[in-house]
Amino acid sequence: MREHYTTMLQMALPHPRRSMRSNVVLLASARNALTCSNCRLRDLCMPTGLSASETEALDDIVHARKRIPRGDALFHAGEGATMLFAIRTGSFKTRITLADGRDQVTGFAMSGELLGLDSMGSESHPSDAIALEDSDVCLIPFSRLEKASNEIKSLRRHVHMLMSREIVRENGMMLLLGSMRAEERLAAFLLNFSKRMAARGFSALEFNLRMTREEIGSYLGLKLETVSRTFSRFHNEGIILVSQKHIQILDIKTLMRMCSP
Amino acid sequence: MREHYTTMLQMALPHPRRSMRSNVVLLASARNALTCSNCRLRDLCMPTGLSASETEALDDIVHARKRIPRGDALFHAGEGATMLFAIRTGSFKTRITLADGRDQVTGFAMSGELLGLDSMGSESHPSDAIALEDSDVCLIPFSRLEKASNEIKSLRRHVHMLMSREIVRENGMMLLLGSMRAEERLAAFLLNFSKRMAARGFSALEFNLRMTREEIGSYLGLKLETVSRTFSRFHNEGIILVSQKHIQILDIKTLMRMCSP
DNA sequence: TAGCAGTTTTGACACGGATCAAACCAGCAC
DNA sequence: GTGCTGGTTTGATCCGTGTCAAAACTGCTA
Repeated sequence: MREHYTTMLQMALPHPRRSMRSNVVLLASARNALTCSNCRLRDLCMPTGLSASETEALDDIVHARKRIPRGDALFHAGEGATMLFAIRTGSFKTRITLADGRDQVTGFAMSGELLGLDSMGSESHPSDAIALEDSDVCLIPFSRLEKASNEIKSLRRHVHMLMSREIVRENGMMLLLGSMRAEERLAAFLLNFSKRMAARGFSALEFNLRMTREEIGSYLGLKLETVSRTFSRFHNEGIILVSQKHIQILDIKTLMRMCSP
Repeated sequence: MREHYTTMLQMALPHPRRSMRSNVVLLASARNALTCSNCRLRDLCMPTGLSASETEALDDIVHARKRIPRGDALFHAGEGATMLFAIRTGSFKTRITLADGRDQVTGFAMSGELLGLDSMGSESHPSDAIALEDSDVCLIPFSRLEKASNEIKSLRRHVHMLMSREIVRENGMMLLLGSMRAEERLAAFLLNFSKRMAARGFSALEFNLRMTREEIGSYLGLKLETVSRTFSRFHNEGIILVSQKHIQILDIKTLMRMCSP
């Protein structure tokens, strides 16, 4: 499945010149080397319905592309924040850490989604972003974004929309963490994942999780044993098929009933 | 305490003409009737260090003022979103509701803070905002904010900063809800409240809570009985004095130790 | 092929907070 | 004053999830 996806993306990305040492691909001078206008994921992270001249202006906001190997950080908490990141392939977890070492996964981001919204307007990143698999990201410096916003009216609104959506998403997580039981949390998690896979053209009912039980647990405010146990129960009740990281949803109706009984 | 505060604000607000029916005070034509430049709370919600001309431009963003009686909604979830709200006096809770009726308090906002950031760029409000006491708010239409942003570069950045701060705040709440025990949650809540009171010139160690035990519990993912019991334990241990809604912090060190042990 | 590390599953038990219930208290209308 | 209402406190008990422990599985490396 992942192979297919990678291939699909590379069709839209005809091998720009790459610097091996830094893993950063600078913008080739050719117009179509690395631009938003020929990106298949554009509708996920950028505004739709732009005019021709606006689309052209949009093409300047991506400064470079960068490959992040699995397990590496895209950015660390405390580092200076100077840009947004759009995920082209792969996926990330974001994580915050308390002074005493306790940490929590605050989100999982997949292709077409932006990272770094929480650092806009502040000096440094409040969170880490760690690649869950080998991933490619587009680098969007704040300076370029700001410049493009002057020319593309809808871009500024789009950034506002993305930020407010993130606030709304976290509101939903607060509700989940504050008032749902383990079973409901896992059901909500699976449905959310399913929906996002579907939005990317993958099967909504069969997929591979990229994160560990512990990461899922941290995200949902549960211990890894509880995540495992609950998956097993779903499995035994015929709601899903679980085999390690491979998930198949058999009875999505029941999952939906669990979230809003 | 509150009386003093109200008086202080009215000094800066010399009775503009008011429409009794709608509770909305339209901007008087006099330059100093209702502007940001003569507002004592400006540093809390608007950018600092503006030039004279920028300050002048800022004065146009507030369209009107509105009084919300205790218990009334400033806005409801689902209503069209056309503006931000800056709290001049009073305080609010924000709340989201699930399809099945379960709801959760997502935040408490006090004077100088903005409401409606989660609706920017979307069609409608995702949450309700309910006044915890009789409150006054400034209405800031998105259209005016956008116009002013064109003239005041730092205003745009400021809005970004406020939104990203809100994301960071909610990240912190996720951590609290996901990995803190009841005692730690209450300690964090009291310290946060204390800090915000101090930022407004009030005592950091003695204040009145405006919300009920149930609302605190909803916010912190606890039942009201647990909130009450934990307050009582703090009281018996000499950490705070509690009498209904009146709180006095006796041992702030211990509270701080509880949050990051 | 064996061995190792990281991850997942499963079991037994403990404990924190939820639930249910009742008493108490403050504010308000009458 | 009395009674009512919404909010708070406190007690007894129960349940869900955490904790501790061990075994099983997967992929990687020697």
